[in-house]
Amino acid sequence: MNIGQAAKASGVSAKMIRYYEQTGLIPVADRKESGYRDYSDADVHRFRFIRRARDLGFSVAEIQDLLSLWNDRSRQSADVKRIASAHIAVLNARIASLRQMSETLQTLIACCAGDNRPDCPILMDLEETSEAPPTGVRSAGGVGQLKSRV
Amino acid sequence: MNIGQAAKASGVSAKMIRYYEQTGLIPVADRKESGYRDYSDADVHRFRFIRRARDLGFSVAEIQDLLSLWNDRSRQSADVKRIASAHIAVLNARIASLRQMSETLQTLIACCAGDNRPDCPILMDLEETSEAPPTGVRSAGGVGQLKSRV
DNA sequence: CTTGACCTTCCAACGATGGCAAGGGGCATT
DNA sequence: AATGCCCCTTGCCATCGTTGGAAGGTCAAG
Repeated sequence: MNIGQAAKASGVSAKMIRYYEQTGLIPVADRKESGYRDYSDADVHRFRFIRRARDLGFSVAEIQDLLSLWNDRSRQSADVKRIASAHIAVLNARIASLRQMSETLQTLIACCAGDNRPDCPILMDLEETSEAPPTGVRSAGGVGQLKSRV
Repeated sequence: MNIGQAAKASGVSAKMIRYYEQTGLIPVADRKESGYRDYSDADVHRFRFIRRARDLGFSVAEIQDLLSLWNDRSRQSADVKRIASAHIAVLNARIASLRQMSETLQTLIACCAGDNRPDCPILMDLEETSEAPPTGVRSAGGVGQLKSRV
């Protein structure tokens, strides 16, 4: 099977298949005489696994771990569960952060007349006119310091 | 004011201030004789605006629009509201996508014994063994095709 | 044999940020 | 004045996952 067919069958683009091979996520593919990569159904199976994991938001590094567990017949499901649990914590943190943003913004939007006048509470909030404290924490109600990847 | 002081006062790192200047988000700064960038309180005010907008998840491109509205005394608040509303829609879409992932994963985790045996419903789901239809939509209950940036 | 669809490799870009390195300025203490 | 230290300057690289393009080789059908 050529890479294009494997891509269609798995839902992983040919570009990404090559990339995954290059980065070591998947083993180097066999080649036909022409130099074309040659894939089996088992390979496609693995690509589908990868795609599904990516759909669930796992990073490539996590997928690497999941793949090796998948291939390990003597694995312990606790290991899989641990990875998944760690990941869900990250997901939930992102959700919380986005929700915070969304709610703040929603409040501001609700206060904005949205007409032809220039006065706008959204811009006023962004100004955060509090000339006050360079000292410590920002004025209450703010969205807070978001360091995490969102 | 030097860039470091402006950075501390605004919460935008010196790196990012230079980056914003380079990409045209902010005007090129005046320089002192020494070659150091020189910032005013008004500049810091603008940096704080930018940082606040980023905290709310606005992209740099959106911030560009917001900034020009901010500087436009004849602006219409409807324009601001439109940008904010579009952004909140994106935020909510991301949230929905992440929630979908989180819930799916939560279900799988709940089904996983998490012991020393290899059997694991999480891996089984990732396999998505349905050899069935390359035809059209994937089997029901899946997390669906997530094209959007999450 | 030609054409078009596919494959190959390599290189670059995105967005926002951090890090490192080499060289110069500014200021306070010897 | 000289030393030391911190800050500034520019520039390049890395991240992370993915997509795009260019330049060229292969395959199968017409």
